[in-house]
Amino acid sequence: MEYRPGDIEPKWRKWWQENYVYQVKNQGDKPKYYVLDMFPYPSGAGLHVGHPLGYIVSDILARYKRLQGFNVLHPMGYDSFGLPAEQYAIQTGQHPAITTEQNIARYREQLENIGFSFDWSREVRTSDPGYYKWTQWIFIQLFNHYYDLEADKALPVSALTTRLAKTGNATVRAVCDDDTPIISAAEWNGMSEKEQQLFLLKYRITFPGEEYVNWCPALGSVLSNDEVKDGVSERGGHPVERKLMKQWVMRITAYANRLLEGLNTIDWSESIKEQQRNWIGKSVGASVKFAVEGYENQYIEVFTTRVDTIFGVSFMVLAPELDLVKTLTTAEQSNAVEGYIKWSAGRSEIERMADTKKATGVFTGAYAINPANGMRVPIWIADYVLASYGTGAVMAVPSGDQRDWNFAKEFNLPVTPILNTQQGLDTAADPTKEGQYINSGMINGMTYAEAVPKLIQWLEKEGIGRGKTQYKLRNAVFSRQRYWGEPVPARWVDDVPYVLDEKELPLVLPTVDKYLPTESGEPPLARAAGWEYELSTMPGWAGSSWYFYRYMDPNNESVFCSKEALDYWQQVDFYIGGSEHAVGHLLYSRFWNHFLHDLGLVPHREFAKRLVNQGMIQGRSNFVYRAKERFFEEYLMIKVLKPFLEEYGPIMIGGPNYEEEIKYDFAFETNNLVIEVTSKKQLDKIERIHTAAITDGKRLLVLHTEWLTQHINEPDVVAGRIRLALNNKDNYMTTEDPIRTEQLFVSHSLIYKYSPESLTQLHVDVNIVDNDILDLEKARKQPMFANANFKVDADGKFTCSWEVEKMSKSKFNVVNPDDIVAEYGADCFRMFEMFLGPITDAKPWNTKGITGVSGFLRKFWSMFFEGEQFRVSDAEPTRDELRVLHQCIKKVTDDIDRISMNTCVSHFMIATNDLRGLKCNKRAILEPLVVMLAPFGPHMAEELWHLLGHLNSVFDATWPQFNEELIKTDTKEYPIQINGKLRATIELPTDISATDAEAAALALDQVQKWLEGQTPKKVVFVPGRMINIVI
RNA sequence: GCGGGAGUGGCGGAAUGGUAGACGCGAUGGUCUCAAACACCAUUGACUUUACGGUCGUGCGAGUUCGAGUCUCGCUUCCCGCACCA
Repeated sequence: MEYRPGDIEPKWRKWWQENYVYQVKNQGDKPKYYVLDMFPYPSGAGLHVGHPLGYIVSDILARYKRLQGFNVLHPMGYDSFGLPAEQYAIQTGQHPAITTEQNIARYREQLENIGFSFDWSREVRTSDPGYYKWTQWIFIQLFNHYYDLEADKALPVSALTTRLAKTGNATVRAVCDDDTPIISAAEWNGMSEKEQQLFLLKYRITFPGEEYVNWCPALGSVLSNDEVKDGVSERGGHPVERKLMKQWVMRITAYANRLLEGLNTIDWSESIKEQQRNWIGKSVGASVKFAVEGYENQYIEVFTTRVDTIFGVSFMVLAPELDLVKTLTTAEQSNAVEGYIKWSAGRSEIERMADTKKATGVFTGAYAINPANGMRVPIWIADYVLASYGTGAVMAVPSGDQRDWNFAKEFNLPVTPILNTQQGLDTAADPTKEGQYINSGMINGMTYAEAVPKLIQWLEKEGIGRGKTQYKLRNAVFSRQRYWGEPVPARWVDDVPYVLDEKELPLVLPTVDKYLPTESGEPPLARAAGWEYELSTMPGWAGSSWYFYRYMDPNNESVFCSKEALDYWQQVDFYIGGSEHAVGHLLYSRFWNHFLHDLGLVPHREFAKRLVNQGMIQGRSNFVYRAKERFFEEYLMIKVLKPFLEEYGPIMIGGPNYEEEIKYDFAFETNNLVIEVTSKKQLDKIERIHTAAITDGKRLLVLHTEWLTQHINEPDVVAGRIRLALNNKDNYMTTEDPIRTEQLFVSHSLIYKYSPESLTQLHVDVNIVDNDILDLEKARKQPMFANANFKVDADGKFTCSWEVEKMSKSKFNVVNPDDIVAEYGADCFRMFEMFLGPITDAKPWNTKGITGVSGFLRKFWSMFFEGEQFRVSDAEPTRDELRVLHQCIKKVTDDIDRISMNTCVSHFMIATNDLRGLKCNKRAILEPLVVMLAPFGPHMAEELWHLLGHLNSVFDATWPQFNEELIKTDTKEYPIQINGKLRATIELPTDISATDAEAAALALDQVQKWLEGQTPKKVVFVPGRMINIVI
């Protein structure tokens, strides 16, 4: 019987749903396994073929684990707050909830179509008040906790206030703002309620703070660091400015070290871990105070990772934004300094990053004293020093640091060598740590390893410095000046923020008349009548930072996730998604998770044990070429007029370079004829040429490009028209057939004949292109090709060129999985995506090989049929048949475990080819294969499983057990190598002894030929592998 | 500049240090068909040879080993990430 996925697949999807096949309980005697996909944002564009790649992998794994006897949690939901829906709302006035709902419906439909085993009863949406109630609840917990460095975890703020009341904060070791003063108990107790609350904000894990933020005017919102790429917004590519704003901030820096250390405990892809390490940016070094000449208590504190180079300091550099700059600048320098500050503030991030080579800066007029050697060094300002990193000041060591070296050269500052191994200081800095110190006082003659501890010890003893660890990671801005996000559950009383009581949650997003900021520039929530709460909303990452717990217990109204559910599911066993979330979602989720773990609310410090990144599926764009007027001229010359040369004599050719001298496109001496090629719409031009022809006494033929387009595949017709003109006496002729075409497209296979300027390259919808050949029938239905004609090649084909680009609507290269499913079936689509290659690799979408997978499925199916009859034999399988089966069990089981899905598909193909060769239709062989195929092609497997007589789902079957004995053979074809090169093969018993094997190998003619009578130096025999004879 | 990953036929890609190129696509020849599509069979790394066979071959160059796509060192190209981070 023919395999018809179109009939089988919808049937089983319905059956699975009606029988709740994928519903999972939070209990059971089976071991648990949690497979999670990254939360999709339901965009209006729907899914393209790249999105399901990871979902297919997780679906295969989920089904496989289930067949292996696990209770598998495999949920799906939506990260449904976000910018695009709001942008759309601004344009159309439609509430984002409505468009989001529509987009979700579309996503769901597309996901269903691929046959995933999601437990939809657990679906969650971040924009649902029942969900964001708990996002808000977590926010309140963050507000109510501070990070205690002694406990090395978050503790309640109430514990802090108790301590403050008793002993002040001198003994409190906690993460807090840099400017937190030391206060006594008396001072604390003497504070007003407002003063106390403001003081506590310096400790809370989330707090409103004045921060330099990435302000994006085009989006009307701030962006977090991970949302900014190369100085522009990641979404939309709008310019971003640095701006000081009052914002809710998450004190993620408190967790910097734990987030870093935690990476060593999880099985995540190396690239993600590396990106996170990079983002956290831990530097171990020292902090050193430099006194300022002429000031009593003014110090410049710097952070350095090379404290050993302190004797090489020849100047200091401050970031221009620092307040200290104004204090230090001398009267003579104040104009220059102010000018520089103004200039550098006006520079955009992009400009700053663009010229990192050229050093700019200004001397402040002030001097600092190097504490190590008492030397007086000038203090400069320069924008190569960042205000946001460390203290915003550096000790410049031009001999060891290239940036300092560049600066020193630009401004003629001294370069002092400090190690006897430093070389080439005339041309560049040498950051070596080798050799012994010179010009370095107390550390002269020491090595790096000796000098660093010695210096730190000395600095600490003198009270001018200490060993310090610095992180690049900044606190995360949590406010967005937007509408479509979670309201922040806080209200302001007399400029002091108070979070809501748990009983007041959820704080539901109010309705507003417009989704734009108010005239006074306040966020959209200011438009809501009677809104007395915080006006900004939470960022996209709020809801997605804890969603994996909500799936465990999606409908709980009294707690974000019950303890029972958490105890049962624990953490995510397998997490898959794109690497674009490497430092956004994946770092913030880990942060929240560490916090929730500190509060004893979740069982593990890390929420996901294993993480795999799927590679991006890129688009394969197709291009067509549209003819310009120049094309028609070249075409006439090449295809039509050349053959006329002999018959009618010389032809003059016009061209863009000669337009002044030659008025006409072509001119014949014969009969005084000139030819002009132009669109019939160019009335002025035709008139001008006509007048010129009359003046010159020439006869004129005007060939309309529209007419040429119509006859482009019939050069004879065009030639006939020209011949007619050459042979008659009319003074003015035009092509005046009824014209149905306007534009001409030229097959890519032909364009090499024409100049590049004669054609325009345009994207064409890849869905009407097959193997780079344009389907002309489908094309004519598209607006782009209405009234168009196509110049086809000799085979009558119209070919397109192609390029690999990102898959996107604007490039017309989006392939909808629905189309592939409609043509080949969901099972084929799933297996084909897996067959493309290792899932971690990026690759362009190309359906070239899909027929191979499709053919495999049909072959697999046909093993169960004889003509129209389902026919499976109950006979005992042969050893050969069993060997094929068990070989396949072994390979597929191993390969799923290492997430090598492409080779799994190959193994199914091999088994199918082998079994068809053996004409096997035995139940004992085919039934286990059906079970193994089920995770990959669930619909076909379910159909065959039922045809095999089962009434339950194939997913309640058991994964077949591999039996080593059954793949053993009696003999083995051994390769015989001479000096490591294959020279012969020999069939030998599997259990042969080394001596016998060697003897048999040496006896071979081919071996004797190579030996030429010599005795081999050595014979290597690897049982079951090979024999190597060394001569 | 720093960090991570990768270079294998015409293409996608396989290969616990042990027969390189599995599987699939494409291509060529054939069977079936009025024909096409589908299906099926055979061949398919390069060079060489009538043939048996031989030589070369996993980016380049060395090394370790009986044996290297795989391990080590150096170079090179490409992709990704980070980047005045002191």
